[in-house]
Amino acid sequence: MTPRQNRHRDRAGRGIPEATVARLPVYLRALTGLQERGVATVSSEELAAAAGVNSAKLRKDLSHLGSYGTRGVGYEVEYLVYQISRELGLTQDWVVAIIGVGNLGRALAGYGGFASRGFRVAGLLDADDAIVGQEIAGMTVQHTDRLEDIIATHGVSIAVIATPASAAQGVCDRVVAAGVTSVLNFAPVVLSVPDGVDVRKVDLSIELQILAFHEQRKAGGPDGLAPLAAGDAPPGTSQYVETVEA
Amino acid sequence: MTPRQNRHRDRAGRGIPEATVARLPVYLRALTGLQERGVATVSSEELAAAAGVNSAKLRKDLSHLGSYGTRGVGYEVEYLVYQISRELGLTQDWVVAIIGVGNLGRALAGYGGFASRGFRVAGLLDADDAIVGQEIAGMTVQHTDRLEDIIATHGVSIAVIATPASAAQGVCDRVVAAGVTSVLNFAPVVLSVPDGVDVRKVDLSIELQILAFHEQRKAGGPDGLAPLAAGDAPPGTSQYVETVEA
DNA sequence: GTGACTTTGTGCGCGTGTTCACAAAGGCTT
DNA sequence: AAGCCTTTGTGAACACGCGCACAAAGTCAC
Repeated sequence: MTPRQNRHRDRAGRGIPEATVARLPVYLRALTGLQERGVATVSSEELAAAAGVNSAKLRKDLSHLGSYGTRGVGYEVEYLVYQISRELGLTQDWVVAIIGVGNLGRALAGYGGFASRGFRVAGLLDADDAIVGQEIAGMTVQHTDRLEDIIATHGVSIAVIATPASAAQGVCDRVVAAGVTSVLNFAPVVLSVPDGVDVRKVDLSIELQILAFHEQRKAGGPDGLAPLAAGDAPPGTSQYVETVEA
Repeated sequence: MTPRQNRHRDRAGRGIPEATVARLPVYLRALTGLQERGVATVSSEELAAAAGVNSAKLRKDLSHLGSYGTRGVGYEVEYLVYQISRELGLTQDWVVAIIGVGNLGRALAGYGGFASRGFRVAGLLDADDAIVGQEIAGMTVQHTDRLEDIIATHGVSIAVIATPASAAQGVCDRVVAAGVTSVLNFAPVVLSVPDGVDVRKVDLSIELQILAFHEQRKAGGPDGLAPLAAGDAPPGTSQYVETVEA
């Protein structure tokens, strides 16, 4: 029974690899940059350089969308912008709600990258009465009591969670129950959601920790400079231990 | 010549896969949560659930750090916290400078996740005279003129770039020239850096676009509901085209 | 001390993603 | 119109990561 566990998503869908999807927005940004500079056509080599990827990878990525290049010439910038936008679903508007208007929520509310790509912020919500009613980026902060109301009224399909970690799962449950099927989570917790709901996570602290790892590696590794062997300090012998018997 | 192009990084290093490194901070957070609740030992199954991963993957990840579990029992929480912290380089302090004190920079300056993991913010810098001198999160914003000075004086090794896109590459060049070897970039541009410098990128807009793609897929795909065939609209026939000859 | 039980650590097969290298295809020159 | 040159699109090899499934290893009960 259950020969394979591929029930979590259609997986094959129409067949664009996840890794490719993650790069399409990068290509799109590079292309709009070229567009603004008046460039009409671009080769895979040039575009790949602008996007910071290998040119063969770029071509294979684009080939998943169809054959939109001209051999010997390259890709027409405007055409490619349209095709990628369409594939990503940016030719239609997406309605977003931002929950949690702390420092981060405020930054998100004022972020220009949302509106410019077809994302419309339908509401800023917070549970703190001291914040509710404030005017942020041209919008009035509303109380989270109205969450379900706002989601239904504006047809919100994407929720951005910028609450403290302790509130995130509760908010997530509510937005999912209200019909939201995509969540962008900035709270430092692992959200659990039912099948069919997509969650993406952005975690500032994790990125820094990854950098710290590589930084340490460059400096000689955790054992490189310190006179400790790998696998040093068995339990009960070092200063960090408190609850272990001696 | 150049039989393989693996000069960009030591790659093998001491051999912890990149995917594992990216998950260690997640495990660490789950572990400190358990620690605060007074849990002394945890099985791979429990910890994996808390971190949102497969238990076999968790065990394999931890096995790269060494054999720190006890069969039949599990892992000692406190010991594991220490080992992961050490591997990630969090047992030492990292000095960070935040460049760009707009909405996002402000949010970062006030973000608790930095200080709690051994990241010390040595300076907030901005090029705007209207912002320089302001007090943010207990620190006085300084002018970017002093960038090199501050990096040298405080021994900054990680730069966080939260400037507008147009300023990011310039700032990046300066911090790298001043000796910084790790950069966390929030600006929506592809930074180019010399070999030996690590760049990690956080892009809010890209995450949203990826969500939009999946959301559209759930709703029937770009061609699912619309009556367009895949490969529709050859050049010169649709309304978006302006520069193509008819 | 012995046996049953629990949980780790890992060998192995599979799928995904990346890169090289080249044939196919189109434009441009003469 | 023919051949050269540029660039795409892709086949094939390779590298990487994931997850199953199981043997090894340790604990706990009696």
